[in-house]
Amino acid sequence: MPQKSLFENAPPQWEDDDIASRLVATVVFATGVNGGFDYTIPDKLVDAVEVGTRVMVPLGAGNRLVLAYCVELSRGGAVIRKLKPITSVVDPHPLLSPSMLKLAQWIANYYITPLGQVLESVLPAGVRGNAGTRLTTVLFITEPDNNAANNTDTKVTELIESLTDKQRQVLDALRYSSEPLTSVELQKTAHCSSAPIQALLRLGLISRRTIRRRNTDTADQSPPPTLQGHTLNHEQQNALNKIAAAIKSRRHETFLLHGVTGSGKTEVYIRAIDEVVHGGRQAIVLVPEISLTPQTVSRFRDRFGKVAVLHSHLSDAQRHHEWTRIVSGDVNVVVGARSAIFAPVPNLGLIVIDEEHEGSFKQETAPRYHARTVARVRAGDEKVPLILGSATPSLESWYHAKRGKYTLLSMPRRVRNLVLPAVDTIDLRNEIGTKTSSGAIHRKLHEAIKRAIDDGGQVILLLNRRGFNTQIQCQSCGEVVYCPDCNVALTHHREREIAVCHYCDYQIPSPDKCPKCGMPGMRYSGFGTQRLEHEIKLRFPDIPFLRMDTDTMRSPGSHERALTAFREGNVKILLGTQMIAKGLDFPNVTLVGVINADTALHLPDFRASERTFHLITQVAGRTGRGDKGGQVIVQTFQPNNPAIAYAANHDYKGFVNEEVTLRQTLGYPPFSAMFRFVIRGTDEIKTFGFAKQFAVQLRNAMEKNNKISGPAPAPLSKLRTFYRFHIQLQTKQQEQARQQIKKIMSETKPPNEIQWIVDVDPIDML
DNA sequence: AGCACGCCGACT
DNA sequence: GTCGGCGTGCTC
Repeated sequence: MPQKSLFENAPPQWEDDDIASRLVATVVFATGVNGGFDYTIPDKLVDAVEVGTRVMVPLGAGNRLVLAYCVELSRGGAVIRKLKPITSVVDPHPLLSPSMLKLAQWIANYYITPLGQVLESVLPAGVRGNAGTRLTTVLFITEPDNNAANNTDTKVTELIESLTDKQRQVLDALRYSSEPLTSVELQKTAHCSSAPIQALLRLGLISRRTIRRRNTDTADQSPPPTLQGHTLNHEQQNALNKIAAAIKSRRHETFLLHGVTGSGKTEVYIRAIDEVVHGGRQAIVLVPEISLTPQTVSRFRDRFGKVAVLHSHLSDAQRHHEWTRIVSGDVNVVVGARSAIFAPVPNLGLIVIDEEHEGSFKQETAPRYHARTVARVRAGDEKVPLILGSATPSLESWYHAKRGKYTLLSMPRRVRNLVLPAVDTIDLRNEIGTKTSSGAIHRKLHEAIKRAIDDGGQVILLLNRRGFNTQIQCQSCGEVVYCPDCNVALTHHREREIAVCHYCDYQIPSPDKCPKCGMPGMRYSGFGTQRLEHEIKLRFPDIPFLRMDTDTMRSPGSHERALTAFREGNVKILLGTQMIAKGLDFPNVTLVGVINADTALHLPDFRASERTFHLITQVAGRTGRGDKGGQVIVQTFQPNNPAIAYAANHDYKGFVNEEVTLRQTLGYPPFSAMFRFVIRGTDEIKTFGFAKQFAVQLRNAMEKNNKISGPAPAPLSKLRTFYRFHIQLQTKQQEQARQQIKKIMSETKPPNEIQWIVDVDPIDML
């Protein structure tokens, strides 16, 4: 039986001629439909359609116009099906270079995400929407028509001679303007009304054209470089030499720069970037979002002048502008958070990832990429070195360095021969039920704070929990006040007397009687930063202090103002969550106190121990950066826990060696690749049912030597009204597993109201 | 995502 | 008999 045409009701715009000889564009859609679709390119669009441009194409029976990315061009030689033609081209120039497209395709495969969705992440929204620009009609001098009769020149000359003075003035103004001018701008420049312009337009000497221009001309604040570098010590110089050799020979090599806190890693980055910039190429520097402070930026701007900064607080228009500057090659260095790995520098020479162990380099929405992983692929493709820097490298990176996959560069000493601070632990177990245990600050810590301030120093106190009390419980019936939408206890915030869910922001007035049994006498327990602040006020009434957490740092610029106040010494005690633990460099800090080192230690996450070690080591590194030396006091219920004990001894290697053994025994990364599936829905039973069914499919499809656990309720078993179940897959054959997963996921569709995600190399396990 | 096709219940 | 409910599947 002859196949009926798929498109009987073909619209008139269809191309009926021999499609076999036509150019065919493969496109992907940003939303909805997945997979590549082929379209023919009409003759009049052949020049306009390029790989990396966006196009409008008819889709489906109704031929509704849909935006799509052109990702491939080919001759339609073997095409049997009838193809629809592209309707129009959206971008005058490709938004994606071939290398960036290739990178996006790699991400789409590796992270099991539709290419269209990856592209929406690679290209900022402001760029896709041309934010901060508008179409304007501008005037320009009509080009002489070469094809016209040869008497044109004479005609034009005659015409010009016949012009009035005012008209000639206008023509000159336009001729000598470096930019195209609108009618209004030209009137201003030539000091005239619109009349002479109209006349010139009528005569055909000038014409109109529509172009896209920036709305406002904010001048770029790129002062010339001012600062010169410090001299490098032996270890810094040694590290730089190895990196510089790779830069010069234009080969890829991943360096793990393991330098203790205060060892001068940034100076090594800067010297390496210097090498790149002198060779006329550009560098990308990734830092965690919270480290992207004006200080960090100025460190690079002072040395390299033309620096683009990409962070989450830019407006679409600003981001678009930065992106345009980067594409033009006018920027030497791009400094930014995670997504800056997609910075479209024309001639990449180096990628640096500072604090490479930080979890924030992993994106927690699709595409769930890790910037470090993407950076390795990009650096490999573009044959440039990658520097991963940290005082506490991730276990994965350390392992790869030990196995020779990365080059390990060690900087075990601080600059200026400063010593690492002494760390004392206070065993809180001995204090339970005694008078001294009331409050968050132990007597010994109290005394150390007093001493530090008496000696003219400053203090940093870390408590990695927001709010006043972390639990509200009925003393009669034992009921704990929970969020109705999430399986999480509410935190009491004292300023506004509210109980808040830290996951969905649900709020109720803090109860004084039990919402369940109605009895009065609610017990508020567990310390947060607000409670710590309150205690500081009582213990040190005359000492200026400052609290930094996401509650106090809401308004723009508050972060900066707070750090400036601390730097200038107006504030003696800085207390807060992990945002005060990382990267700060204040020489006058002589004491760091960790109020409760155990907060993250017992989370059901195989990286809990590693994170605790990182946090303590990092915050300890905030002191002893000046001539006065420094001291660290860590309060803990588990002084013998390896994460705490090794951190107290500044023994990174001791910790990782023990942790590596543990991971190997349990078959966790880096000894296996992990895939995590989260299935969520509002109906607990149905969601669990589907999760079970999916797990069966996975088990059937996978080789027996892969470990599949679950489904089990996720640690956050309910979040924003959704019940959540997860399945974990650990495998030694990552690529094979990936292809199986793709197959199953494309053949299975979760029921309505149930959503699922796959997280490749997950970081967040909650 | 949107749109058509399709297979079961209550209406002129 | 048909109008329309929204489950299923396809869109180059």
